[in-house]
Amino acid sequence: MASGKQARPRRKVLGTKSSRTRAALVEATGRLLWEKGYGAVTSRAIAEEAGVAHQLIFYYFKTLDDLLVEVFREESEARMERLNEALEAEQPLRAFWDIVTDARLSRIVQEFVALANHNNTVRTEISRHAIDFRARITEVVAAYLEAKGIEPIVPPSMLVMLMTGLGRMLVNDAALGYADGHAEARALVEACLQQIERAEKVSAPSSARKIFPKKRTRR
Amino acid sequence: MASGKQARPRRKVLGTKSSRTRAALVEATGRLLWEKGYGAVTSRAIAEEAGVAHQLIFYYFKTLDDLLVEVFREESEARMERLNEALEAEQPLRAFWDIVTDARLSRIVQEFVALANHNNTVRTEISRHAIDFRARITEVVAAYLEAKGIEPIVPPSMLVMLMTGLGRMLVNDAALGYADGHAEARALVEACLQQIERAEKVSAPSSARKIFPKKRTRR
DNA sequence: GTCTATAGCCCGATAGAC
DNA sequence: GTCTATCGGGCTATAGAC
Repeated sequence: MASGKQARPRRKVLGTKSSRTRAALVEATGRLLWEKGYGAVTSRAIAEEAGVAHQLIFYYFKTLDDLLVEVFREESEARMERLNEALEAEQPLRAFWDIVTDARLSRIVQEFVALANHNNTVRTEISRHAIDFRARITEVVAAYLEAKGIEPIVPPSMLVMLMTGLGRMLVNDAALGYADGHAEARALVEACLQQIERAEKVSAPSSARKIFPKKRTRR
Repeated sequence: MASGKQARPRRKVLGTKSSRTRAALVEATGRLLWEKGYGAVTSRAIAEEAGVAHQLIFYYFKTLDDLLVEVFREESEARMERLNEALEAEQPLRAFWDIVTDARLSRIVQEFVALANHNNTVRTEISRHAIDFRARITEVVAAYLEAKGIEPIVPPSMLVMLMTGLGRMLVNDAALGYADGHAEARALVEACLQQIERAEKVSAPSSARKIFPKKRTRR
């Protein structure tokens, strides 16, 4: 890391987006990031993981940072897709919890956050993703609880924050080989989820039985 | 980063712990870590920050990793000291919240966690600190709430986890320039803290008015 | 599209003069 | 204790052959 000059923009024809080699490079970078941390992500290491000459990276990407950003983009797109599937799932809150405690996803996000500390492009990208993700899940959770007729102790946005913070902590702790109190925490979340899932809409002035209305004004 | 061979142990006389230069190196490393992230922490950068020749680092530390570990040790000791002061403070829960949302401390811890992903010595050190810190604060919070006669909705250990997770998230988000809902989150925590602080011990069979008994069996 | 060769830089760490 | 000189090597990125 941190060696060599930062690339000044230089016009060059890059490889096509549909290339299998390009996809292999992106995939190898993600795996490396997940397994070894961003300090281990170098052009040579990535190429070895993908089974090609390291210089080939610069045929497909202007700079290493561009490759990293591409990896983040694909990861966060997948995360968003998973979240949007949760929208249509019966239990979006549980699906959200699964995403937020997914060790692989969280670890990658964590690596990118660390990377962002000294990489503006990555920071911008992460920031955008974080905003989109939180806004989307908050919207879904609010609608879900409203449809269930549940008035939570804290507003939906806070519920999302608490779950995000707790979930991230569980994953981070686990990565450090530390899991005191984790079983209790997970059990408590599980109990809350079940309680919510069992609930039926009580005050039902609306005629629609659809759980997730297409559009709804925010509270 | 990641360059050169990892140092095989080699007997050498190191500089004294009391040296001002040594302290300056530790301090410069912490500052660099906080300002630029661990990717920017190189022997040459540290030395420049401290105003000495970079080779001097290896007079005081066997390896760069040793210096990093020393920085972490001093930072976490300071954190623990602050926590222990909270034990004697009137409002330990608030003091804990202040520590956990301290941007500088959290950022440094975050950098070290990222570092730990590919550095066993650092991981061990962090893990030990995390365990000590959580155990200590949980003990204090439990005693505090019991002295106040408050039965929280969740057990003290969960309260500590939720606050840690939320606090860390607020700090991380802020580092990304993202603060949606932060004001509400902080206000909610503030309201809870005030409610707890205003409470007086209700069921008081004990004769002692002391808020923090020296020893008490855990619930 | 993929390779080899190479430029040019920064790295951690050691040796040894003062 | 602090410095200069230096080793051996890894890094990003480019050039150009095939």
